[in-house]
Amino acid sequence: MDRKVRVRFAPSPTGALHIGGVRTALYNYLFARQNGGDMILRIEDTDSTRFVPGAEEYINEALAWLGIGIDEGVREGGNYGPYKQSERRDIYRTHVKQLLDEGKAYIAFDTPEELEAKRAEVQNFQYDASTRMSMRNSLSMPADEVKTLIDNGDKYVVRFKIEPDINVEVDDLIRGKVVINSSILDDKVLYKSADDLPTYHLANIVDDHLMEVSHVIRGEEWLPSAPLHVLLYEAFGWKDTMPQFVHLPLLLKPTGKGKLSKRDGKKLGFPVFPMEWKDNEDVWAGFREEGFLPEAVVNFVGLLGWNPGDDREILSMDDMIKEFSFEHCSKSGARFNFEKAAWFNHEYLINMPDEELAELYKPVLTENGVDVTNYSDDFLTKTVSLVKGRISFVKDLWEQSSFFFVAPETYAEKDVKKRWKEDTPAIMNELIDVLEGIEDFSSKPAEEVVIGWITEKGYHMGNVMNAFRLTVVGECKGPHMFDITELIGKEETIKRIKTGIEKIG
RNA sequence: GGCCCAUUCGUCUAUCGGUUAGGACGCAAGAUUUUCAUUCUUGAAAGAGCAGUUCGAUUCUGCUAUGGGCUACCA
Repeated sequence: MDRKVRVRFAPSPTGALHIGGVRTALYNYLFARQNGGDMILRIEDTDSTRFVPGAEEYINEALAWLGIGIDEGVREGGNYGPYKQSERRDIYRTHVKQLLDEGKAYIAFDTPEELEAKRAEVQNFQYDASTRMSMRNSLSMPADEVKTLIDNGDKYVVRFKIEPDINVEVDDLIRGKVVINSSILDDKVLYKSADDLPTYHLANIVDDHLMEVSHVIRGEEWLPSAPLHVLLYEAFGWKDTMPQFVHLPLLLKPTGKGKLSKRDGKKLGFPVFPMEWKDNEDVWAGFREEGFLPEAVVNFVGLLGWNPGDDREILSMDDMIKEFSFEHCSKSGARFNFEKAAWFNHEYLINMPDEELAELYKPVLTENGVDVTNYSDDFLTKTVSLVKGRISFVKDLWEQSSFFFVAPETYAEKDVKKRWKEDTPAIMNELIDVLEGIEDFSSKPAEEVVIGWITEKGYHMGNVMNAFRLTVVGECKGPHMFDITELIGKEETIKRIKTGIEKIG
C-alpha cells in the first residue's frame, strides 16, 4: 500500500508562528522533500473567537523567510482546496450528518454554563457513555423534543458517541504502539451550531482524509487525542487509508519548567518567533530582527530533537533533507538554548563570503551614522574579513570595527593606565616621523619598518605598540595593528596619533 | 485527581547487551599573539533510584521518583 507522501503543516491563525511550530513545519517539509512528496499548508481557523488578524500572513512570510517551501495552500492553490477550514463548512456539515445518520454521533443541548456547573458539582465529570443518558441530548430525549429545540433555533453541538472499553491502538513512528482504553475518552464535541463550524478533531480528520495526507507529523500535545482520531477514521470507514502518525517531542523552556512560551523570550531576552510580531500592546522580538540568518535558524531548530546519527552539526537544508529520519528523532522534550543558537549563527556568518557579509553590514553602518557611500565595497569587504571571527550577529560588527570608520573620542582608562607611560608622548612623536617616511603603507612593509625602528631604539615592544593602538583604536583590542593602518591610511593614522597625544597627555 | 509520554555531562545529543560512555555549545586552564579576540591543546562534567532478566546492562522488564503533555462548544 505504497502511496504518495503528502504531509501538512496546519497552524491555527491565533498569533505568530512559534519556534516550536517552525520545527514542526520544518520536519514536515524535510520529510516531504526527501520522499518527493507534497507539503500542504492548511489554515485551521475553526475557532472564530480566537482569530487574530495578520497571523496568516505572518505564517506565510515566516515560512518563506526560512526557506520552507509550500506546494499546496491558500496562496499556492492545489487540487484539494479550499485550504482554509472556515471555507470548508459544507464539507464538514456533510460529514457530521453522515455520523449522525449512522448513529455514531448525537446532538447535545447542554449549554457551556450547564456543563461548567456539572463539572463543579461532580468531581472528574466526563461526558461519556456512563453519563450521557443523564444529559440533555438526542439520546436521552424524545425525537420530537429534539426536533422542536432545533427548529426553535436552540444552539447545540454534535458529540462523537464513543463506545466504552475498547482498546484503541495508535501506531506512532517515533514512539511505537500506544494503547489506550476508550473509556477514558469523552464524547468529544465535533461541531458547534453556534458558529456552524467543526472543532479541530472533526475538521482535522476529514481534511487529512480528503487531502490524502499520508503522514501526520505534529507536536506531542496531540498524542492524547490520537486515539480519538483513530476512532474517527474508523467511524468514517477510512481506517485503510488512515495516515501514519508521528508525534514530535516538545520544545521546553531554557530554564525552569514547562514548554517554551512567548513570555520566556521576553523574560530571558531572546526571540521565540522567527520574525518580529506585534501584539495589541507588545512587540515580540524575532530571530530575523535579532540578526539571525535563516539558514542558522533552520539548522539549529532542525537539530532540536533530531540528529543525523553522527557528529555533524552544521547542516544545510539540503543536507537535512537527505539525512532526515524519524528513527533519529528523540522522544523527550528539548530545551531551547540561546547560546548554542548564537554559535550556529556565528558559524554561518564566518562561512559566508565577505562580500555578502559586507552587504549585510551596510544598514548597520548607516544606523550608526556612517555614510556608506564614502567607502568602497573593497574597503567594507576587507574590514569585515578582519573582524568576522569575533561576532555572532551582524550587528556585533559595529562594536568590533567602528574604529575603521570613526576616530576614537575616548580612551579606555584601564589600557591608558597600563600602557601610557611618561615617555610615551615623545615616543609617539617619533613614531609619527617614522610613519611619515614609509612609502608603501600596506600592512607587511609598514610593519617591518616600525618593528625595525622599535628594535633599533631598544624600546619596549608591548608598550609602544599598545600605545600606538590606543591612539588609533581607543583601547587595546582589535585585529593586527598594521592591517588596521593599511585600511585607514597614513594620513588618518598620523592624525589619530596626534589627537591621542593631545588628549591623553 | 485521572490518562498518556519521557528520563545519558549545566544544555543539545551519539551508543541500537560487551566502549577508558563519544561529539557539540557553554565553562576552566595552558599555548600562541605587540592588544583584545581568533586558533590550537588540555581539563572538569552524565547513564534518576531500586529490583529483576542475562555470563554481562546506559541499552530489555517492573516499580518508585522526577519532568512533560492532555484532561474545553482552543488548537
